[in-house]
Amino acid sequence: MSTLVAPRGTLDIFPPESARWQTLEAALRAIALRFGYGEIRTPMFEATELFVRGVGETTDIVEKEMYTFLDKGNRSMTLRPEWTAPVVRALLEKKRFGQEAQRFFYLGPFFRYERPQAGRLRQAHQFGVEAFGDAGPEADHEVIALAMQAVQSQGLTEAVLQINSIGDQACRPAYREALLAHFRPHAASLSADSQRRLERNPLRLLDSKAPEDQALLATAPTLYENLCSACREHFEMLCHLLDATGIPYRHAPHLVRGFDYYSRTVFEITSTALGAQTALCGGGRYDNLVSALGGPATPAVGFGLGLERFLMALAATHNTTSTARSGWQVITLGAKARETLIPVVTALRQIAGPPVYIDFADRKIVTQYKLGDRNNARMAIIAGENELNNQTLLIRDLETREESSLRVGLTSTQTAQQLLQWYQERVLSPHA
RNA sequence: GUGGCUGUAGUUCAGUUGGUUAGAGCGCAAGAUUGUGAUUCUUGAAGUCGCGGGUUCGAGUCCCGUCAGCCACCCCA
Repeated sequence: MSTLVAPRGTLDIFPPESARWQTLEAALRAIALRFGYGEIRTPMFEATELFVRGVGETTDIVEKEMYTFLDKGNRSMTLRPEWTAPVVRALLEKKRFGQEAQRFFYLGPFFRYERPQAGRLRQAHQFGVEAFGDAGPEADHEVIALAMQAVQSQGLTEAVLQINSIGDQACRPAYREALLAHFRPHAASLSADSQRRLERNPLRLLDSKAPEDQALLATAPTLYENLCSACREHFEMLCHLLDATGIPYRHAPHLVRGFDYYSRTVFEITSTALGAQTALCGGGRYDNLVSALGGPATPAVGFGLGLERFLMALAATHNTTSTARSGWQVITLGAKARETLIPVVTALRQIAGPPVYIDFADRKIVTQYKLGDRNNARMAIIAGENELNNQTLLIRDLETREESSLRVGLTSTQTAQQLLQWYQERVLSPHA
């Protein structure tokens, strides 16, 4: 083993795995565009201050999971651990708040210094969406519909949408007090983790998995019955819209989320295919973030969706679908044939056609056929002494094993055109 | 950050109570077949046994440390 290895919790992605990424990314972009969201790109690192103020000082992310470094100008920088704060910062900087609603999507890596395990990495990739300027539940619904379409369009049928409301500044403080009043007298019997949560972030008690907490949890005051009427109406309207559009969901009364900036709606799309991690997608409303970062009061809602987890869930639910053979394997026998075919290969690659593979190592014919299989090529073009003498090319369909001889033109461009036409007739539209 | 399990060819793994030159399947390469993909047969290449230290006459094997992977907690995408 070399001592030069990828950093802990990072992945190298090779073909054909990278093709699955491209397919997914293309599908996600297409859906976002269809919903009227435009792509935003922001730097991969930002001033540390942005995340401390945006995500919240006492969150796990800020306390222990950030990749923070000092640059040469002694500025504290952080590789983005999430993407909402950077988007808000960019819009703030360009003074793009205060007028019409704005919608963005993003796609790329994010970084968290965590201990890797199934479904958890230090560099992972996220597709996300942010909708600014709409206070009503229609925007919540739109964003959720987008996420659900992404999930369902890829055939992830076992993914489940969970939604909840965590209230706003009007009702959450009172609820927090009620929670404290409920748990404080029994603090000693809570799990060690929950005792810490009690002081730091009492809402987090709600989703504790510790068995010793469950009895107290069952009798705890619920978020829902403590919502103010505005929050409750918002939540009920969202449920109504989801019902009306046929989007299945579960009300998860104990769902809370890790970032400080959420208010009212929070949601997750969960899958059982992710090991101990369950969230494929997580998001919610953050009506106070823009103003907290110094901008005008601007309601907003969005989500982030983990691509590694998405692909993991896909792999777990799909039977490996073999992709159709495509393109040419050019098999040359001898240096002369190779020399003759290279202009043809070049011409084939200049016209927009299927992929063209060729091996230069002068391997024997058997091996070159095997290369064709490995490349998943559909057709083999064979050129040896016979073909050179007759001005022909032998073409073998690697799927049906049919062979045909093709008399070819004088120039490589003509030959390439002939080959492409031949391919189109037989492979792309065989019944035309 | 805490805990458990695991590190031996490209890969999946075997390797006896510590005992000479570390093995196999698959894959890869060459050939059998001077131009046809599966199968078969022959041959071959490929390993600082994760890394460092210790115990020992002797360590892949035992001990310590370290790094990495996997899994769970925590947390989240």
